[in-house]
Amino acid sequence: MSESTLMGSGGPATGAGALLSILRDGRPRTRAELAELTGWARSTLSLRLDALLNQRLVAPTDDAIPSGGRPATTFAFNQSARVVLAADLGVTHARLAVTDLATTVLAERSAEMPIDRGPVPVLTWLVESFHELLGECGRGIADMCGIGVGLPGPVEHDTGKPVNPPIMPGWDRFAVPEWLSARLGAPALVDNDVNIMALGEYWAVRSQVKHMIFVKIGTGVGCGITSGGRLHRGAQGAAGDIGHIRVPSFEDVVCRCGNTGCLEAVAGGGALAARLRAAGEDASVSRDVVGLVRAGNVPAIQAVRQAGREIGTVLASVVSFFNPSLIVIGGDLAEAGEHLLAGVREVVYSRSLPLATQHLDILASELGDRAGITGAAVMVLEHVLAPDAVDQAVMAVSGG
Amino acid sequence: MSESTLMGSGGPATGAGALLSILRDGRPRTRAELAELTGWARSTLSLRLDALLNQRLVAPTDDAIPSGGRPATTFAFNQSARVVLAADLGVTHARLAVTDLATTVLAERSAEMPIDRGPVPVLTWLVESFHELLGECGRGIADMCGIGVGLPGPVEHDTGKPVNPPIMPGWDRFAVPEWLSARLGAPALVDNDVNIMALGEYWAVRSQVKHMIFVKIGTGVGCGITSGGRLHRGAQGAAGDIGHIRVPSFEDVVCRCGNTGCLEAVAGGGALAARLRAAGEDASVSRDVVGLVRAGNVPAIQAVRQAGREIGTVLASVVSFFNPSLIVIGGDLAEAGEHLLAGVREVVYSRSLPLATQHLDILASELGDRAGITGAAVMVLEHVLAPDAVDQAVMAVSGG
DNA sequence: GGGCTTATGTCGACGGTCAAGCAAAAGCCA
DNA sequence: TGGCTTTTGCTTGACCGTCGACATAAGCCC
Repeated sequence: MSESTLMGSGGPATGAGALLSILRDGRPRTRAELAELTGWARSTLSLRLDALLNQRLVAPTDDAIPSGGRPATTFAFNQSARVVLAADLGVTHARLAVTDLATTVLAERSAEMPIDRGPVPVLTWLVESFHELLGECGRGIADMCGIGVGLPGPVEHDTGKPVNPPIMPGWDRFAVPEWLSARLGAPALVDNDVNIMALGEYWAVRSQVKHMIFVKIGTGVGCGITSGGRLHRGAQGAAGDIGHIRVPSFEDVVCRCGNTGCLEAVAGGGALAARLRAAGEDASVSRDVVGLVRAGNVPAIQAVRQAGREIGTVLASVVSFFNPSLIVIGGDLAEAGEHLLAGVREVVYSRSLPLATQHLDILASELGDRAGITGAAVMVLEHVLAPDAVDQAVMAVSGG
Repeated sequence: MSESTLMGSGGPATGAGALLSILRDGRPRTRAELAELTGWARSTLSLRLDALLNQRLVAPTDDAIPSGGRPATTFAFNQSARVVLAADLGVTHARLAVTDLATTVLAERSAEMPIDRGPVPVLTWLVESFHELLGECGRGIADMCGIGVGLPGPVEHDTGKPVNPPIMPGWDRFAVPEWLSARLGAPALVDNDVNIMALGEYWAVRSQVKHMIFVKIGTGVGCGITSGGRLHRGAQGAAGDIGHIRVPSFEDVVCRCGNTGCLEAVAGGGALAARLRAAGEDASVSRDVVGLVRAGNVPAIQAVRQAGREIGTVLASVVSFFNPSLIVIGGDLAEAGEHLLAGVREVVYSRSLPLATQHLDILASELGDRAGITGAAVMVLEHVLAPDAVDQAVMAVSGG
């Protein structure tokens, strides 16, 4: 019965979480500035600030601003108070990292790890590798506040379970978060790999952009969407599946999904490699296409640029529908330089209405192959550093 | 300086708004049930409830549940405590209404009113008509808590100003909300007409659906989008502009926007009327097409069904991208019965991936030509009955 | 009508927040 | 080095919101 008051919206509102969310931008501030920003009395502010200092989530900075009198100590978000475990699991390849609370990578690893070995072998390896990475950067498991994982297939984000994944045998409805939480002792969050890449890129531009589309062009084609600063996952978590939108004048091309004329079958990295191979070039996967382009191979360059145009056709429709202010192009094939982007821009800017394109940027991924792990970390941070969660954590220690 | 505490996140948190948002579903509840739902003590709950009773936003209901002892009085949201003024201004036609707090229409009017007469004449007429409608349903201007208006062009929702509207001469950057607020003494909110129709339809299904697309098929074609229960307006407020997406194999059809092959030029009501007229039928606007279809005119039926297919082609892409759980078809042309829907469904269900379509409904508008005024009312209610707004209103009265 | 059950209003107690005041700390400047 | 300015920490008293408990009200059932 005392619990019901704790659960209720009343309770001892610590408000430390609100304070932290102000400081999360990293800028150091004095007590006076913080009291002004929060509207609290200085005494109250000190109380809240002490709570965050106790948790080491905030730390005093060295720079004292000379003001004629006693210089005010400034306080800033302490990025290194905790660490986050982040993993981006692809079909054949895995990338994992330990990051701090501002998504800075502290230790990193990249390895071949086929997802089709099944959940238990892959996740066991993951836990082991995380322990090694923690050792590398000299942090203990006690410093770790959460785990974020991206998987190459549809994931029901609320439960973190893969649902009917086409290329992940044995993973269907496997309770990934529970499995990881039990072994690592912290909350685990799971989402689709394209979604977390979108989240990572969004993080980099969040102050300027609220509606963004991240397009991943690898073997296949998919995209992640942010609307109003939040990830749009759709009704079945299947939003962003643009790889199987039909593009005109390719009705004869058969896609692995069974339909014909899908964007992925026309402009995906796998399709490009197959087409170049048929023309006598040495290419089996999308990375090989990138290699050919970098080597100046003319058929490859032409193919990539044309792929950009086909993707641009679909994105032109998407821009009219969604009106984003930024499209980010990522994935393996995006590393083929400007050729792909040029093709995309060529079509999008000519096909959409001026109102929708006049302030639209189409850019290459800033984070490159780190977009996934960054996004996985962001996903954890949004959960762990949310005001309510911080309030609860503070209460659990002080009021316990 | 005492104001800073009022502005600050601290302040006297009345919480009456949170209580009202529970009761807004209309179901009557006892004090005990409400205390349970909010987690507050009964004494606190009575305090909050009294505040809402004073504002007449909540009223006791008659039905006392016999429980062996003293029967508990039940309380319910008082829909008729205030009224809302709602207007749906089209290019040539205007529809306005007075509604209660549950969007029930109390008085209604429909009239020819060309938008190109300019903002001052149109809005002056609007204010006058609102006063007459208020008289019709026996309510005074003091009962009115807000005004909602839909306009046939792009609107910057934050400021309520039309921006570069193609068909509203004189309205560009006109401060509609300020103009109306000054004359009617309540907050005014303005948005695009398609957005408010989407909001109206969303209101009807909000308990089951969070991601919805509302497609308006009239003279032109446009759509409104809800993501996670919130309207997605896009970066320039131009989201949903699907009328100018290019559809394949119509590259020779010229659109009024200057491009070719636009969906609107192929499947819009204006285009259908023109095509039927060229074939010797008597049709000049989209309503005439509906008339012909209802009369059993075979070319008109075929044209409408084919238009449904073309729209379906675009929606199939949109479904793959956005993964909504509901598509609602509205606008004049939607009243041509099942022919249009059949065409849309035919294409969407065959072109999109099963994961995205297995739980997708494609339905005709429930609200019909009342979608706009309902949505305008919803827009106002979301603003006026938001917890924070209710708290402020309660404080202003009780706390002087 | 009397006893029973349940609902509702009132009152004192508790705890969190604020404002003000004071002493100490920490640099600046003469 | 000593006075000045400004920040900071601490304490006190007051205020307000919330809670729990008690007393009262209101109908039901025998």
